[in-house]
Order: sequence, then C-alpha cells, then structure tokens
Amino acid sequence: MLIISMLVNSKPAFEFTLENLVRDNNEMPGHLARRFQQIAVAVFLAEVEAAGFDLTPVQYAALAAIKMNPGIDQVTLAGLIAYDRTTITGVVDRLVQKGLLVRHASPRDRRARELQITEAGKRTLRAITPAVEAAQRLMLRGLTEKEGAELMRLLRKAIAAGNELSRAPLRAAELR
Amino acid sequence: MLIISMLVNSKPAFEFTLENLVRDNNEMPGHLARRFQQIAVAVFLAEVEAAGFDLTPVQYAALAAIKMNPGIDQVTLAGLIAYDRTTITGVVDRLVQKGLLVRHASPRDRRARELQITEAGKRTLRAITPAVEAAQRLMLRGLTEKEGAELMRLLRKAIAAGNELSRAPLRAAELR
DNA sequence: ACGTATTGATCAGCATGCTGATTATCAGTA
DNA sequence: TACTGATAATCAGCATGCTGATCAATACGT
Repeated sequence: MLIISMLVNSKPAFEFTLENLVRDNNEMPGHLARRFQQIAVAVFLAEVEAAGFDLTPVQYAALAAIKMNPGIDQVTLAGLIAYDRTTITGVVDRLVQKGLLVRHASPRDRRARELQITEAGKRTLRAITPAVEAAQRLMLRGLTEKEGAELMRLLRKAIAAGNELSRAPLRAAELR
Repeated sequence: MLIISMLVNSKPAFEFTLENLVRDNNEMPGHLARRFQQIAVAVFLAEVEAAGFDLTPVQYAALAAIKMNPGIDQVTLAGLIAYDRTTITGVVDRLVQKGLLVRHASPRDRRARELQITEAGKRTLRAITPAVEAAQRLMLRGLTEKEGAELMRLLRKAIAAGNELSRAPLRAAELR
C-alpha cells in the first residue's frame, strides 16, 4: 500500500511509523494463499465451462472421490478430501440434484447415507477430466516445470504440518 | 491416487483404466491451494480470537489498506487487495457496523464513497498486528525459513502470471 | 450541449465454508 | 436392560466470493 507510493515517486525518505509496520500483502503467506486459490478457482471454472460443463472444484473433488470409493458415507468423504462435514451436505445435495450421485441409507448404520456415482456421473467425470487437467497446468503457467513441482512440494509440506489446525483436517479413509 | 505410484516407481506396467485418470489430490495444485488457504484462514481466526478480537482475514486486509490509503473509494480498494467489487460492499458494511470505518460520499464524485478508518479502527489494527504476524508464521510452521521464503516467491510468481484470470485482479492504486 | 458509453455502488441469487445446535442412531457400560 | 456418551446428518445463521443486473452519476465524442 505505502509500498506503492514508494514505487511511484521512489522517495527514499520513508518513515517507519507504526502504520508502516503492517507488512505488505506480498509478504503475507495468508494473502498469497487467498490470491492463488482465487485464481485456481477461476481457472478451473473457466476451463470446465469452456468444455461445456457446470461443476465447481468442490463438486468435482467429491464426485471423483465417490467414484473411487463407492458406498462411502459423508463423514468419511469429508475426511478424504478435507471438507467440513456441514459443507458436504449441500455439495452432495447439488450433485444428487444434477443426477450425478445417488444417496441412500446404509443398511449397516441407519444414521449414515451411502453415496454412489451414477452412470451420468461417470460420463461427466470422464468427459471433464481433460479440462480439469488443463486447469491444473494453467494455474501454474507462470512457473517452470521444476518450480511448479517445488511449489506443490512446499504446499504439501506446509499443509501436512497444519492439517490439524483447521476444522476439516484430512483423514485417511479407513476400511469399514 | 494411482498416478503417484507411477511417479514413484515410474513403472510402465500401469493400467490406464478410467479410474486411474483421475489424479490424486496431492498432485492437483488447485486442491493444494484450497487446503493451504483453508488452514491459513483457520490459523488467522484462531490467533486473532485468542488475542481478543473478532476480525476476518478479509476485514483485516481491508482495514489495513484503508489506513494506508485514507479516503480511498471502494473500487480502488478492491483492486488494491484483489477482491471482487461486489464483495467489498458487505465487508465495508460490517466494518462500519463495528465502528472501525466511516463511509461518506465523495465530494469529487457523487457515485463514490470515501472510506476512512476511525480511531477505534486504528487502535484495533495496532493491537491485532502481533496476532496477525503470529498467524503468518504459524501457517508456515512446517517449513524452514528458506522454504517459507521460496514458497512465497513461487506463489507470487504464479499469482502474477494468473492475475488477470480472476474477476478480481490486483490493480495498483492510481493517484487521483 | 447532447447522446452514449462507462463507472461506482448496490442488489438478488447462488455456492462454499465455518460455528454451534439438534435429531436420530449406535456403541459401550453398569 | 437401561443409561450414557459418541457419531452421522442436517439445520440455522453468518461471512466470503462469484455472476449478472440495476441505478445514479460521470466522461467522452461529435
């Protein structure tokens, strides 16, 4: 913010008052995280829409996870892709609405709902995959291949260390 | 999930069934972006609440930007911190509600609202800064100092390349 | 000066993502 | 068996974050 005026009139007479102790956004990992995520979502939606589909990143992740784990219940699904459990309800609702999933009571536990992907869901997933892959490449387009790999490594490492700090930590699926 | 085994042992004896075409989340920069952002927000809120305040990351960023740029209008503010312009309305509403900002019509352009931080806003910003700094460190706690710096560099680079891809790109403030 | 295009702010509507509560069900124990 | 605690799903409520529309005001070209 002040940095900008610094750049504009490049005055070295820069007063380090209390105001200036607020670090520039570019030095805040939290801000960078928000911006990168913002761009990632925009790129994902643009690519998917260009391919003729209407799926959000979250819906895609849920659909893919359910395809990989037929009959999974919602809590396990949430842990698998690190969502909040209350968010899952709405996401699954919308996927069911679109006919990509079916949800029915578990015979083993009447509290739980088992999730199954439909044929339409499988077709959608299959058809959408190239767009999703393109989006993943596009959001790293400013980086070399090496840098992209390093960014992912560092993100994975930071995430692993902070996993338990959010309400929706990643939880490996247990066989039931 | 299965691509990983490919990368790890780079065995060509890998069946490319349809299921396997869905890459593992950990190989998806979009997923990693969401997880890191999720943790960053949780850490921010926890630190700020522990310090006795009730401010979201977005509210903090807006407040800090307004303090740095008194009298800024909402569109310029949005560009400065890369928000969507429609999101700003609600954020500013809540900051005004809390008494941390005042919003009044600009004499130069009656469409625009000039934003000013209040004394209470300044006090809040001053008091909250240690918690914000702590949060920024905490979200990188799994990384060495060098790795943290590299992560930020790579994020900045990727963001710069993707800046125009979101609806809310960063826009340097112009002097008016 | 006039008509048109643009711009600042807001709104309706929708989808995450969270906190905290509730309901139904299950599991373990006295 | 009856009680107690835990668990799966959902809900209300709130804050981002987006699309697309509207309204008032400004800027611009002729």
